[in-house]
Amino acid sequence: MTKDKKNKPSKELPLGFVDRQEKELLVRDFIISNIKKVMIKYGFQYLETPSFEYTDSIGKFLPDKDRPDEGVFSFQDEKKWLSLRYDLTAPLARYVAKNYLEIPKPFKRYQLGTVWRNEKPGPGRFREFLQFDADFVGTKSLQADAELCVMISEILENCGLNKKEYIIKISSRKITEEIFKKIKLDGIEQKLTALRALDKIDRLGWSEVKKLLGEGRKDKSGDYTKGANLSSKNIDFIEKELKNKSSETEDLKEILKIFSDYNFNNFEIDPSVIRGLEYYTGPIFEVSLNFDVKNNKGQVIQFGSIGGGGRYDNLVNNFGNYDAPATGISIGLDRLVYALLQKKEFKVKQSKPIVICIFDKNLMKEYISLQTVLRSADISAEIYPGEGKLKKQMEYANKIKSPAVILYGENEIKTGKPTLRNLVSGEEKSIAIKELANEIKKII
RNA sequence: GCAGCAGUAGCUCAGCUGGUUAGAGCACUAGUUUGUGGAACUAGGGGUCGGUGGUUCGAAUCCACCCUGCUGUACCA
Repeated sequence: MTKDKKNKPSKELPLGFVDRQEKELLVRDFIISNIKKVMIKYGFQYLETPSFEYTDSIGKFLPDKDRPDEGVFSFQDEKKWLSLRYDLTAPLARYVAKNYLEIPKPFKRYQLGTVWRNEKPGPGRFREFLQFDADFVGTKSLQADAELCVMISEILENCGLNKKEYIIKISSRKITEEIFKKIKLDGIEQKLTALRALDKIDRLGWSEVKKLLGEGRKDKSGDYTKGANLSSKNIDFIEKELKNKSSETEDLKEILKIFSDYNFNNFEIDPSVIRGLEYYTGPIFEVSLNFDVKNNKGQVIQFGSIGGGGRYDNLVNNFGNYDAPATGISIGLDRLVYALLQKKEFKVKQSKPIVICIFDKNLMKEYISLQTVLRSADISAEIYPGEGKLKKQMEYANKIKSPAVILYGENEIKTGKPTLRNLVSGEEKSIAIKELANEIKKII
């Protein structure tokens, strides 16, 4: 060991990247298995696209800088820029444009994949995370939009959430468009600022949002955000419109009708749902949780939504001549995992190995045969994978939360019956080898 | 990016009106028990007190800058 710390590699991780441990991975696997079941039931195709895409495929809008690093991780390869994908929707649009003639129309596909964002991380929010995405491409039918909401709801309930713990919020871009038209708001920058402000109603409340629609707002830390500079008359008008006439647009009316045909009611119309700014063209939805989420210091934090989506009728068209209206939804799996782990009653069963202790290396053949007996019976089992005294072996078994150890030493050899020690109760039993598997199944 | 707060052992933190070899609990290692874990006791390892520079006879402690983290905010195509 060298004492020179300065010349050692760093054991720290890059900002926003994390090691994920078994506890959360098991929850994630559980969610994924539910997703797959539901996707098959709903008739979606499974697709995988690569992590990297050409930068111009994933963003038509990258600022023309030397290096396209606004929000994405990129590098230059033989003069072409490559980027790690930041979502699964843009790659889908690219895939559809590339394979348009072969795929069924409409095309229903789902995808699970890691995405990367070069943004500020937060609790349950990383720069590398797993996303689930399901889309209908090539249909204008709002049946598709409605079914996505029903489907997400089924997935969440299979994951153990009840109707009070989550809600699908829906809205339509058309609501705000109509309002803006009425107050003759047409400056693009001003529109965007106003949309961003409205997006924050559920978090900040109307009084703060009105400041953002007007001159600006100072937040808790004393930081100041410039507003959209609308007149107070227009601000009041927007508030009135959004509060009263929220479900007036035709597309939302139709979706509501379909929801009722499905007997689906765990949704609410919420015009403050804005979601991103560029490509959505119609109905938009957001999945939000109704219980408090805390950070590791126990403070309740602004968790935000765990996913959402909407209709984007022009995205595929960006790649060429094919016109493929589409709608889709995605879920941030790691955020869902983070939230589910906070529910006390939530537990995923995991089986830890029975540890076969080593008394004498010359008996290894016996230990291997015991191990084979258990493994053949589909019981997780291992011979203690190290060296050392029995005490050390017991400590190991305890540490990995093994349900039991098997002791097979001098005393047991004489009778041919191993001792099974239950590590939860501390109870020990002498058991014939052919009974061992059955006996263990009783305690795991 | 902007703002506020914070960085002392693997973890949680004490020490901070500047002053001998920097502490505690938990964790870790070894032993009390060379065939028995989760309890107890004993002993031990582990820190250039986030970094760099400054003030001073003397800095974990005071000052400046930088880095990192947390929270809020912005952005999230």
